[in-house]
Amino acid sequence: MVEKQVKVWFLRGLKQWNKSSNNRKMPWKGEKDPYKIWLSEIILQQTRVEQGWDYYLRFIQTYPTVQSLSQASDNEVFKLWEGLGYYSRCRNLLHTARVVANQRKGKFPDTQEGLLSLKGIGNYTAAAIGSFAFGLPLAVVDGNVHRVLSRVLGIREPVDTAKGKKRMEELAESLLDKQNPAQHNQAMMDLGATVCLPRNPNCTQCPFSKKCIACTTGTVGDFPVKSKKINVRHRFFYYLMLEYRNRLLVRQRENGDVWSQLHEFILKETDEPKELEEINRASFWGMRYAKNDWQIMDQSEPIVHVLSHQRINARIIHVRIKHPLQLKGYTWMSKEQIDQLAFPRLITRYRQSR
DNA sequence: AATACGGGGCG
DNA sequence: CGCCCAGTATT
Repeated sequence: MVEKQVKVWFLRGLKQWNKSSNNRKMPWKGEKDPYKIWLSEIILQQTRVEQGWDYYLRFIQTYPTVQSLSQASDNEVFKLWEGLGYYSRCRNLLHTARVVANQRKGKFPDTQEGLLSLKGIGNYTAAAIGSFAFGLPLAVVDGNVHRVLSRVLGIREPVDTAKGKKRMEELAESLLDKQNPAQHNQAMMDLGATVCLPRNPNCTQCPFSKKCIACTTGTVGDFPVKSKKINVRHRFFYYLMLEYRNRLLVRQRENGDVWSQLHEFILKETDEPKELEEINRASFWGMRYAKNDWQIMDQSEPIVHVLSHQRINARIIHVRIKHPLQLKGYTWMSKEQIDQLAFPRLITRYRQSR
Protein backbone atom coordinates (compact mmCIF):
# COMPACT_ATOMS: atom_id res chain seq x y z
CA MET A 1 0.00 0.00 0.00
CA VAL A 2 2.82 2.46 0.70
CA GLU A 3 6.02 2.80 -1.28
CA LYS A 4 9.17 1.26 0.07
CA GLN A 5 10.82 4.63 0.50
CA VAL A 6 7.90 5.91 2.54
CA LYS A 7 8.09 2.94 4.83
CA VAL A 8 11.81 3.52 5.30
CA TRP A 9 11.51 7.11 6.50
CA PHE A 10 8.35 6.39 8.41
CA LEU A 11 9.88 3.60 10.48
CA ARG A 12 13.13 5.48 10.92
CA GLY A 13 11.28 8.52 12.21
CA LEU A 14 8.94 6.57 14.45
CA LYS A 15 11.72 4.53 16.05
CA GLN A 16 13.91 7.54 16.55
CA TRP A 17 11.09 9.47 18.19
CA ASN A 18 10.14 6.48 20.33
CA LYS A 19 13.71 6.07 21.56
CA SER A 20 14.56 9.68 22.21
CA SER A 21 11.35 11.53 22.98
CA ASN A 22 8.60 9.12 23.98
CA ASN A 23 8.33 9.29 27.75
CA ARG A 24 4.77 8.07 28.07
CA LYS A 25 4.21 5.70 30.97
CA MET A 26 1.12 3.65 31.75
CA PRO A 27 0.46 0.75 34.14
CA TRP A 28 -0.05 -1.73 31.30
CA LYS A 29 2.74 -0.53 29.02
CA GLY A 30 5.21 -3.30 28.34
CA GLU A 31 2.90 -5.83 29.97
CA LYS A 32 3.20 -9.39 28.63
CA ASP A 33 0.44 -11.16 30.53
CA PRO A 34 -2.35 -11.69 27.99
CA TYR A 35 -4.96 -11.39 30.72
CA LYS A 36 -3.77 -7.97 31.84
CA ILE A 37 -3.35 -6.76 28.28
CA TRP A 38 -6.82 -7.96 27.40
CA LEU A 39 -8.28 -6.29 30.48
CA SER A 40 -6.57 -2.99 29.73
CA GLU A 41 -7.66 -3.07 26.10
CA ILE A 42 -11.30 -3.72 26.90
CA ILE A 43 -11.28 -0.93 29.47
CA LEU A 44 -9.67 1.46 27.00
CA GLN A 45 -12.07 0.88 24.11
CA GLN A 46 -13.46 4.33 23.27
CA THR A 47 -12.16 5.49 26.63
CA ARG A 48 -9.42 7.98 27.38
CA VAL A 49 -6.36 6.58 29.11
CA GLU A 50 -6.75 8.86 32.14
CA GLN A 51 -10.33 7.72 32.56
CA GLY A 52 -9.50 4.02 32.44
CA TRP A 53 -6.28 4.17 34.48
CA ASP A 54 -7.71 3.67 37.98
CA TYR A 55 -10.32 1.18 36.78
CA TYR A 56 -7.50 -0.96 35.41
CA LEU A 57 -5.60 -0.82 38.69
CA ARG A 58 -8.69 -1.72 40.69
CA PHE A 59 -9.54 -4.60 38.36
CA ILE A 60 -6.12 -6.23 38.45
CA GLN A 61 -5.94 -5.75 42.20
CA THR A 62 -9.37 -7.30 42.72
CA TYR A 63 -9.01 -9.95 40.02
CA PRO A 64 -5.31 -10.70 39.45
CA THR A 65 -6.02 -13.64 37.15
CA VAL A 66 -8.61 -14.60 34.58
CA GLN A 67 -9.69 -17.40 36.91
CA SER A 68 -10.47 -14.99 39.72
CA LEU A 69 -12.45 -12.77 37.36
CA SER A 70 -14.32 -15.75 35.94
CA GLN A 71 -15.47 -16.73 39.43
CA ALA A 72 -16.75 -13.30 40.41
CA SER A 73 -20.47 -12.55 40.40
CA ASP A 74 -22.00 -10.37 37.70
CA ASN A 75 -23.13 -7.77 40.21
CA GLU A 76 -19.68 -7.48 41.76
CA VAL A 77 -17.97 -6.94 38.43
CA PHE A 78 -20.59 -4.50 37.19
CA LYS A 79 -20.15 -2.55 40.42
CA LEU A 80 -16.43 -2.27 39.71
CA TRP A 81 -17.20 -1.18 36.14
CA GLU A 82 -19.81 1.35 37.28
CA GLY A 83 -19.27 4.77 35.75
CA LEU A 84 -17.01 3.60 32.94
CA GLY A 85 -19.80 3.40 30.36
CA TYR A 86 -20.45 1.06 27.44
CA TYR A 87 -21.65 -1.64 29.78
CA SER A 88 -21.83 -4.32 27.11
CA ARG A 89 -18.04 -4.32 27.45
CA CYS A 90 -18.51 -5.50 31.01
CA ARG A 91 -20.94 -8.21 30.00
CA ASN A 92 -18.56 -9.44 27.31
CA LEU A 93 -15.63 -9.20 29.71
CA LEU A 94 -17.32 -11.61 32.09
CA HIS A 95 -18.41 -13.91 29.33
CA THR A 96 -14.94 -14.11 27.83
CA ALA A 97 -13.25 -14.52 31.20
CA ARG A 98 -15.47 -17.54 31.85
CA VAL A 99 -14.83 -19.00 28.41
CA VAL A 100 -11.07 -18.60 28.79
CA ALA A 101 -11.01 -19.93 32.34
CA ASN A 102 -13.43 -22.82 31.89
CA GLN A 103 -13.00 -23.90 28.29
CA ARG A 104 -9.41 -22.91 27.57
CA LYS A 105 -7.70 -23.72 30.87
CA GLY A 106 -7.07 -20.04 31.47
CA LYS A 107 -5.06 -19.57 28.28
CA PHE A 108 -5.92 -16.82 25.84
CA PRO A 109 -5.73 -17.75 22.15
CA ASP A 110 -2.40 -16.84 20.56
CA THR A 111 -3.70 -16.35 17.03
CA GLN A 112 -5.60 -13.50 15.40
CA GLU A 113 -8.44 -15.82 14.48
CA GLY A 114 -8.67 -17.23 17.98
CA LEU A 115 -8.66 -13.80 19.58
CA LEU A 116 -11.34 -12.51 17.21
CA SER A 117 -13.59 -15.40 18.18
CA LEU A 118 -13.88 -14.05 21.71
CA LYS A 119 -16.74 -11.70 22.63
CA GLY A 120 -15.68 -8.09 22.90
CA ILE A 121 -12.53 -8.54 20.83
CA GLY A 122 -12.55 -6.94 17.40
CA ASN A 123 -9.81 -6.04 14.94
CA TYR A 124 -8.14 -3.48 17.14
CA THR A 125 -8.12 -5.52 20.33
CA ALA A 126 -7.02 -8.70 18.57
CA ALA A 127 -4.05 -6.84 17.09
CA ALA A 128 -3.21 -5.29 20.44
CA ILE A 129 -3.29 -8.54 22.41
CA GLY A 130 -1.68 -10.49 19.57
CA SER A 131 1.24 -8.13 19.21
CA PHE A 132 1.79 -7.18 22.86
CA ALA A 133 1.36 -10.62 24.38
CA PHE A 134 2.44 -12.94 21.59
CA GLY A 135 4.53 -10.83 19.20
CA LEU A 136 2.16 -11.48 16.30
CA PRO A 137 2.73 -9.21 13.29
CA LEU A 138 -0.62 -7.43 13.54
CA ALA A 139 -0.97 -3.66 13.23
CA VAL A 140 -3.31 -1.90 15.63
CA VAL A 141 -5.70 0.61 14.10
CA ASP A 142 -7.42 2.87 16.59
CA GLY A 143 -8.30 6.55 16.70
CA ASN A 144 -4.64 7.47 17.20
CA VAL A 145 -3.55 5.51 14.15
CA HIS A 146 -6.34 7.02 12.05
CA ARG A 147 -5.02 10.44 12.91
CA VAL A 148 -1.34 9.77 12.39
CA LEU A 149 -1.73 7.94 9.10
CA SER A 150 -4.40 10.16 7.59
CA ARG A 151 -2.34 13.27 8.34
CA VAL A 152 1.11 12.00 7.45
CA LEU A 153 -0.05 10.33 4.23
CA GLY A 154 -2.78 12.88 3.45
CA ILE A 155 -5.58 10.33 3.23
CA ARG A 156 -8.81 12.15 2.43
CA GLU A 157 -10.99 9.10 2.46
CA PRO A 158 -13.37 9.16 5.46
CA VAL A 159 -12.12 6.86 8.19
CA ASP A 160 -15.59 6.11 9.54
CA THR A 161 -16.78 4.01 6.61
CA ALA A 162 -16.14 0.33 5.97
CA LYS A 163 -13.99 1.20 2.99
CA GLY A 164 -12.03 3.85 4.84
CA LYS A 165 -11.37 1.56 7.77
CA LYS A 166 -10.17 -1.16 5.44
CA ARG A 167 -7.84 1.31 3.80
CA MET A 168 -6.44 2.35 7.18
CA GLU A 169 -5.89 -1.26 8.18
CA GLU A 170 -4.05 -1.97 4.94
CA LEU A 171 -1.88 1.10 5.36
CA ALA A 172 -1.10 0.30 8.97
CA GLU A 173 -0.21 -3.25 8.08
CA SER A 174 2.04 -2.20 5.23
CA LEU A 175 3.89 0.15 7.58
CA LEU A 176 4.17 -2.34 10.43
CA ASP A 177 7.66 -3.10 11.69
CA LYS A 178 7.39 -6.86 11.64
CA GLN A 179 10.62 -7.20 13.57
CA ASN A 180 8.97 -5.68 16.59
CA PRO A 181 5.20 -5.36 16.30
CA ALA A 182 4.67 -4.66 20.00
CA GLN A 183 7.07 -1.75 20.16
CA HIS A 184 5.84 -0.44 16.82
CA ASN A 185 2.18 -0.49 17.80
CA GLN A 186 2.88 1.11 21.15
CA ALA A 187 4.93 3.85 19.50
CA MET A 188 2.19 4.58 16.95
CA MET A 189 -0.41 5.05 19.64
CA ASP A 190 1.92 7.02 21.88
CA LEU A 191 2.72 9.37 19.02
CA GLY A 192 -0.96 9.86 18.32
CA ALA A 193 -1.75 10.42 21.99
CA THR A 194 1.07 12.80 22.88
CA VAL A 195 2.09 14.56 19.65
CA CYS A 196 -0.43 14.04 16.85
CA LEU A 197 -3.33 15.24 19.00
CA PRO A 198 -6.89 15.70 17.70
CA ARG A 199 -6.70 19.45 18.27
CA ASN A 200 -3.59 21.59 18.42
CA PRO A 201 -1.14 18.80 17.65
CA ASN A 202 2.49 19.39 18.61
CA CYS A 203 3.79 19.25 15.07
CA THR A 204 7.09 20.86 16.06
CA GLN A 205 7.89 17.77 18.11
CA CYS A 206 6.77 15.35 15.42
CA PRO A 207 9.35 13.24 13.59
CA PHE A 208 7.27 13.61 10.43
CA SER A 209 6.78 17.36 10.40
CA LYS A 210 8.85 17.72 7.21
CA LYS A 211 7.12 14.87 5.42
CA CYS A 212 3.57 15.02 6.78
CA ILE A 213 1.09 16.08 4.09
CA ALA A 214 -1.23 17.70 6.59
CA CYS A 215 1.53 19.52 8.43
CA THR A 216 3.36 20.79 5.38
CA THR A 217 0.13 22.05 3.83
CA GLY A 218 -1.20 23.56 7.05
CA THR A 219 -4.26 21.34 7.09
CA VAL A 220 -3.83 19.20 10.20
CA GLY A 221 -7.30 20.26 11.29
CA ASP A 222 -8.79 18.63 8.20
CA PHE A 223 -7.67 15.11 9.14
CA PRO A 224 -8.92 12.53 9.68
CA VAL A 225 -11.97 13.07 7.53
CA LYS A 226 -15.23 11.80 9.01
CA SER A 227 -18.43 11.52 7.05
CA LYS A 228 -21.12 10.78 9.58
CA LYS A 229 -22.76 13.07 11.99
CA ILE A 230 -24.53 11.60 14.95
CA ASN A 231 -28.21 12.05 15.62
CA VAL A 232 -29.08 12.86 19.18
CA ARG A 233 -32.29 11.45 20.61
CA HIS A 234 -34.07 13.45 23.27
CA ARG A 235 -35.66 11.49 26.11
CA PHE A 236 -37.39 12.36 29.34
CA PHE A 237 -36.84 10.05 32.31
CA TYR A 238 -38.75 10.41 35.55
CA TYR A 239 -37.51 8.32 38.42
CA LEU A 240 -39.46 7.46 41.53
CA MET A 241 -37.39 6.41 44.52
CA LEU A 242 -40.18 4.70 46.38
CA GLU A 243 -39.31 4.03 50.01
CA TYR A 244 -40.98 1.79 52.52
CA ARG A 245 -39.34 1.00 55.85
CA ASN A 246 -35.85 1.89 54.66
CA ARG A 247 -36.16 -0.11 51.48
CA LEU A 248 -36.36 1.10 47.91
CA LEU A 249 -37.94 -0.46 44.86
CA VAL A 250 -35.23 -1.38 42.36
CA ARG A 251 -34.98 -3.23 39.08
CA GLN A 252 -32.30 -4.28 36.66
CA ARG A 253 -32.44 -2.86 33.16
CA GLU A 254 -32.76 -5.24 30.24
CA ASN A 255 -30.50 -5.46 27.23
CA GLY A 256 -31.42 -3.47 24.15
CA ASP A 257 -31.35 0.04 25.56
CA VAL A 258 -28.89 2.33 27.27
CA TRP A 259 -27.46 1.10 30.60
CA SER A 260 -28.24 -2.54 29.95
CA GLN A 261 -27.93 -4.62 33.09
CA LEU A 262 -27.47 -1.65 35.35
CA HIS A 263 -30.02 -1.02 38.08
CA GLU A 264 -32.50 1.80 38.55
CA PHE A 265 -35.61 2.92 40.41
CA ILE A 266 -39.14 3.09 39.09
CA LEU A 267 -38.90 4.74 35.69
CA LYS A 268 -41.52 6.55 33.69
CA GLU A 269 -40.34 7.71 30.29
CA THR A 270 -42.31 10.36 28.45
CA ASP A 271 -42.11 12.02 25.06
CA GLU A 272 -42.21 15.50 26.48
CA PRO A 273 -41.20 17.26 29.67
CA LYS A 274 -43.59 17.04 32.60
CA GLU A 275 -44.24 19.53 35.34
CA LEU A 276 -43.04 18.75 38.83
CA GLU A 277 -46.62 19.03 39.98
CA GLU A 278 -47.63 16.23 37.68
CA ILE A 279 -44.90 13.78 38.62
CA ASN A 280 -45.59 14.48 42.27
CA ARG A 281 -48.95 12.78 41.95
CA ALA A 282 -49.18 9.07 42.61
CA SER A 283 -51.48 8.78 39.61
CA PHE A 284 -48.63 9.80 37.29
CA TRP A 285 -46.93 6.57 38.37
CA GLY A 286 -50.08 4.53 37.97
CA MET A 287 -50.54 4.26 41.72
CA ARG A 288 -53.38 5.07 44.07
CA TYR A 289 -52.27 6.60 47.33
CA ALA A 290 -53.99 8.96 49.69
CA LYS A 291 -52.26 12.24 50.39
CA ASN A 292 -51.08 11.29 53.85
CA ASP A 293 -49.76 7.96 52.63
CA TRP A 294 -47.65 9.56 49.90
CA GLN A 295 -44.92 11.58 51.54
CA ILE A 296 -42.67 13.47 49.16
CA MET A 297 -39.25 13.45 50.80
CA ASP A 298 -37.22 15.09 48.08
CA GLN A 299 -37.24 16.26 44.47
CA SER A 300 -34.18 16.71 42.31
CA GLU A 301 -33.72 19.62 40.02
CA PRO A 302 -34.06 18.69 36.35
CA ILE A 303 -30.96 16.69 35.42
CA VAL A 304 -29.56 16.84 31.91
CA HIS A 305 -27.53 13.73 31.21
CA VAL A 306 -25.70 13.83 27.89
CA LEU A 307 -24.62 10.66 26.11
CA SER A 308 -23.17 10.25 22.64
CA HIS A 309 -26.52 9.54 20.99
CA GLN A 310 -28.98 10.71 23.59
CA ARG A 311 -29.79 13.70 25.69
CA ILE A 312 -31.66 12.46 28.71
CA ASN A 313 -33.66 14.98 30.65
CA ALA A 314 -34.32 13.42 34.03
CA ARG A 315 -35.87 14.17 37.34
CA ILE A 316 -35.86 12.06 40.47
CA ILE A 317 -38.42 12.23 43.23
CA HIS A 318 -38.14 10.43 46.55
CA VAL A 319 -41.42 9.34 48.08
CA ARG A 320 -42.08 7.48 51.31
CA ILE A 321 -45.17 5.32 51.61
CA LYS A 322 -46.83 3.74 54.62
CA HIS A 323 -48.37 0.81 52.81
CA PRO A 324 -46.16 -1.30 50.58
CA LEU A 325 -46.97 -2.56 47.11
CA GLN A 326 -45.57 -5.12 44.73
CA LEU A 327 -44.55 -4.04 41.27
CA LYS A 328 -43.75 -6.49 38.54
CA GLY A 329 -40.05 -6.58 37.74
CA TYR A 330 -39.07 -4.52 40.79
CA THR A 331 -37.64 -5.66 44.12
CA TRP A 332 -37.57 -4.00 47.53
CA MET A 333 -33.95 -3.53 48.57
CA SER A 334 -32.15 -2.12 51.57
CA LYS A 335 -29.69 0.70 51.09
CA GLU A 336 -26.88 -1.71 51.90
CA GLN A 337 -27.99 -4.01 49.10
CA ILE A 338 -28.34 -1.09 46.74
CA ASP A 339 -24.79 0.04 47.44
CA GLN A 340 -23.55 -3.28 46.07
CA LEU A 341 -25.20 -2.72 42.70
CA ALA A 342 -24.20 -0.67 39.68
CA PHE A 343 -26.39 2.28 38.73
CA PRO A 344 -26.16 4.89 35.95
CA ARG A 345 -24.08 7.92 36.90
CA LEU A 346 -27.21 10.01 36.75
CA ILE A 347 -28.57 8.10 39.73
CA THR A 348 -25.37 7.62 41.75
CA ARG A 349 -24.69 11.32 41.45
CA TYR A 350 -28.10 12.19 42.79
CA ARG A 351 -27.77 9.76 45.69
CA GLN A 352 -24.32 11.04 46.59
CA SER A 353 -25.55 14.61 46.56
CA ARG A 354 -28.16 13.82 49.21
C1' DA B 1 -23.65 0.12 5.55
C1' DA B 2 -25.63 2.32 9.39
C1' DT B 3 -26.63 2.62 14.18
C1' DA B 4 -26.39 2.03 19.18
C1' DC B 5 -23.74 2.05 23.03
C1' DG B 6 -21.45 6.10 28.37
C1' DG B 7 -19.13 9.20 30.33
C1' DG B 8 -15.87 12.79 30.69
C1' DG B 9 -12.60 16.38 29.05
C1' DC B 10 -11.41 20.15 26.23
C1' DG B 11 -11.39 24.31 23.17
C1' DC C 1 -21.87 23.16 22.13
C1' DG C 2 -19.47 19.79 19.29
C1' DC C 3 -15.76 16.65 18.95
C1' DC C 4 -13.02 12.93 20.56
C1' DC C 5 -11.48 8.99 23.16
C1' DA C 6 -6.29 2.42 22.92
C1' DG C 7 -14.00 0.04 19.24
C1' DT C 8 -17.50 -3.69 19.03
C1' DA C 9 -21.87 -5.88 18.19
C1' DT C 10 -26.08 -5.69 16.06
C1' DT C 11 -29.40 -4.70 12.59
